[in-house]
Amino acid sequence: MSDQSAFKALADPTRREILRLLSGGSLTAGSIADHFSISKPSLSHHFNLLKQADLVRTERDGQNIVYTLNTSVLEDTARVVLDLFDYETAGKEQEKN
Amino acid sequence: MSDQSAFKALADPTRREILRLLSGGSLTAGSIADHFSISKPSLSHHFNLLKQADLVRTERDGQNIVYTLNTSVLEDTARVVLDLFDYETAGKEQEKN
DNA sequence: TAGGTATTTAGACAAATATCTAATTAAATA
DNA sequence: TATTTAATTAGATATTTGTCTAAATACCTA
Repeated sequence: MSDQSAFKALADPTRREILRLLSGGSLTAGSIADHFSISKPSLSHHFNLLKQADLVRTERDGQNIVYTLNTSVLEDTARVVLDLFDYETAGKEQEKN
Repeated sequence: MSDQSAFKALADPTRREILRLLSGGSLTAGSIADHFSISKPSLSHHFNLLKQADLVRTERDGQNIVYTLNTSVLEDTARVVLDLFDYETAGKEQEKN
């Protein structure tokens, strides 16, 4: 899994906001960009880090690139945090997977 | 709460390992340092970031400084990640708190 | 195929970060 | 009180990171 890239990705507020936007459903790069005041290349850089962490997946739709949240990696990441204090959840019986 | 400092703190593998060590119980700065090959001042820097994020609390015991995990902030942080995909857990009824 | 729109890549740069050694502070003890 | 031990602070430095503008790529449409 290599948590490292996911934690790095989550450490930036812009990237967390991108993920939050995507939690409402898939979006194109352009429509995500509309929510921010930074340049598109800067956003693209953030997209790259999110992809690298496998927190998002992409597919092309004509001229657009559609970004989709990869919830399983988010779940794994939350699990790592929860495990730091032995939190009980539904996924517990997996034992360390 | 300001999640930012907690996410930043969690983004570093050394700091996550410190937290993992503390999840087994409180430890002195020195005994934590024994688990790492980096210098004590470097560790102290990491301790500072963890304290800033309120992920750990400290108290002096003679010559030693004892570090203790603050699980409530870890819980809050995990919650932020879980909320990115509307995960259902026991704490759910709090609704956005 | 020419022109326009969407997005990424390249390259530069300032700010933030992790590390180190040296020095300092605080407490215990001979 | 002088010394030792535990830990932090100060200051320097190399690396990483987030941002920008300019250029390139990919696709669509007249």
